[in-house]
Amino acid sequence: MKQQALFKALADPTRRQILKRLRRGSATAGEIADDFDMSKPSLSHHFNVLKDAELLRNERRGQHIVYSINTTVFEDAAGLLLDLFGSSDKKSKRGKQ
Amino acid sequence: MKQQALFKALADPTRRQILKRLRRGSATAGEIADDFDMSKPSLSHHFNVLKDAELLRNERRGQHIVYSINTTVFEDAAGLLLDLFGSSDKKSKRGKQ
DNA sequence: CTATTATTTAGATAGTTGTCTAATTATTGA
DNA sequence: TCAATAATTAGACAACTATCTAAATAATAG
Repeated sequence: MKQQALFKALADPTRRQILKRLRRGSATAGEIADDFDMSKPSLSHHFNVLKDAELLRNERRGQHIVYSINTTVFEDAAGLLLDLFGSSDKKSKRGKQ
Repeated sequence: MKQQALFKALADPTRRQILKRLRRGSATAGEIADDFDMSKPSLSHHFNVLKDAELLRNERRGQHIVYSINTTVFEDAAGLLLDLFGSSDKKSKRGKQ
């Protein structure tokens, strides 16, 4: 898990909206783009950032590329929060920060 | 709660380290600075970002300024994660995003 | 009051990020 | 194969951020 990539990915409001959109179900790049007032290349950039954090997965389906959320990272994120705020020895997963 | 400020504050590794440092207990700006290989003005900047996110509180005590973590924000952060990833109607606290 | 210590604010700068348009790659239908 | 559609990559640019040094503010000790 890439901690820095995860926090960075979540720091942008457009990317958080993309995640929310994807919670309603997988969608192609174009479908997502329809919901945003932003150029497709800009969104593509955000997809890359989210993918780098492993928050998204994508799969080509014919002409389209389908994006879907990777909810297993949610546990990672929760763990990171615990590591920042929680009671010290909750999960002794405290390697490099 | 300022959602954007919170995510932004957590996106920087130095700031996350500051939070971890403060989990061990409150500390003055100077004490914190001793643990970091960075100028005091730079750290002061990070304190401000963390304060803006309400992750820290500070209190002048004589010559010193004592910083302490505000753990109540932890619940806010957890709620935001749920809002991004969790099952839709976990907490119907979904105002503006 | 003045000197000292603690911290912040101001101002500058290099690096990063989010956005755009234009060009490129990939896939499919005819 | 060619044209059309879907999406990405490339390149440019303005805005933002993290960092630094120097200067300013605040509190205390003598």
